[in-house]
Amino acid sequence: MENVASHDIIMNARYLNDEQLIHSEQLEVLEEIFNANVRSEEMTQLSRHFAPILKGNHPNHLALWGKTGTGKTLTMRFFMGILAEMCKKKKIPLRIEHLNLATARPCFRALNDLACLLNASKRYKKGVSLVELMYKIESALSDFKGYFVLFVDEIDHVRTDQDTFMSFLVRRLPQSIPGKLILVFASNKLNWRDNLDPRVVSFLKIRELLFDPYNAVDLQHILRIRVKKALAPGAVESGVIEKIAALSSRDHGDARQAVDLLARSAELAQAAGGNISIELVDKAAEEIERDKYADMIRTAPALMQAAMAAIICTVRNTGRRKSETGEIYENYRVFCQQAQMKAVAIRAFRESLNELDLYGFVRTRILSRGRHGRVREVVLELDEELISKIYSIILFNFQLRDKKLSKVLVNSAHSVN
DNA sequence: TGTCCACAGGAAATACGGGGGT
DNA sequence: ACCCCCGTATTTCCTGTGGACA
Repeated sequence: MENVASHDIIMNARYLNDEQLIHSEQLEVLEEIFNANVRSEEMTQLSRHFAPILKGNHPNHLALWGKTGTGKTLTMRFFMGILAEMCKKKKIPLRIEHLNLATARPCFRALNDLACLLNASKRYKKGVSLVELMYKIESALSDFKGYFVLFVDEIDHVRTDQDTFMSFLVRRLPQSIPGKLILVFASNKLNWRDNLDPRVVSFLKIRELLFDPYNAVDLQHILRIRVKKALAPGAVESGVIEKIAALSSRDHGDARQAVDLLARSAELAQAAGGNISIELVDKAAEEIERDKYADMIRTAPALMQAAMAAIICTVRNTGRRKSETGEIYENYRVFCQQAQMKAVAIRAFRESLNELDLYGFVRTRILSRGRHGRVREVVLELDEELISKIYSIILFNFQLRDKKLSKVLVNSAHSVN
């Protein structure tokens, strides 16, 4: 395999990160993807579904199912672009909005987001009633009489009182605006409809479209396009694309994560001054995994960080990977004292340990020791390097000096014994 | 066989913090 | 400045429990 000059591997880094692409470039990539017959079946279904618009009829609502990164959003956006074009030619009034509920939020936030999207309201944190937001949304749409396609992305992220939100969209909104509303929901939970108010479901005439995770072949298409656009010719050793596609399709079938892996591998290759090899892909996959944990802890609530720090201290003090709620809580109290923050009660602390379990930082299980009571065992299984990294992130967030704190913690551990 | 440990985890009450209206 | 609202975090109070041990 011939080496290219090291600084030449990444020619156009923007094509390795969708967020950096400007709209026209995004479309360009999308077009190539769709030309490669990836998701063409779904595109056909979409155009069939929306065809009635061109004849002046009113299509049903639509639901797109599929895991994250299966292209629900991209396909829909790409299609909406085409649809907008066609309607423009035929002079059919059409308005399209994309409401992306990327992070979990209560009904209130969701409505607020929608209102903001329609320029009907400013962003509130709290304090304004739901009814008021609904009214603002309706009045923003009160003079539009054409087709209104509202693409609600990640609908299952609406948490508290999803029924209120849904019932507003499905039952109230179509009645209260003059335009013809077509709702498009996207969700990555297949059972999303099951825990919905039956009254809403019965009201909801909906057609469903399922997006399967990308298979390895699709991913290879997607990756090749990126490689061609972003990297120097010959920079990718044979088998690398297949490897990335295989890893990704096995783990998640998520195109974005696959491209991320390609990008990370390319960066490693660039730094090492060589080509992208299969070994580098493995290394990159590992790094991505690590960064995921590091980012999660960095942005986690203070309580969770403190709990994580307490677990790490406990493990270090005892030299065992396993520990129990009680001793961790003791260390947590010390940590709080050192960080000059108020410690929460043990009930809340347990809850945050559960959360750490949920996010995969630790594994916990309940252990019965008969007469010696029941305890929740907490096992820390991350590798040493990652633990250190997490620990220093937490200390940094709390503005603590490593030495000072661990000294205090070690002393306290001695005095407890 | 029953006791009883040392917690788990549910439910309800309360505190908190940001924001609007007046 | 004051009061009220709302969603969320935490506290308080509580009942439940697997199995070693007497």
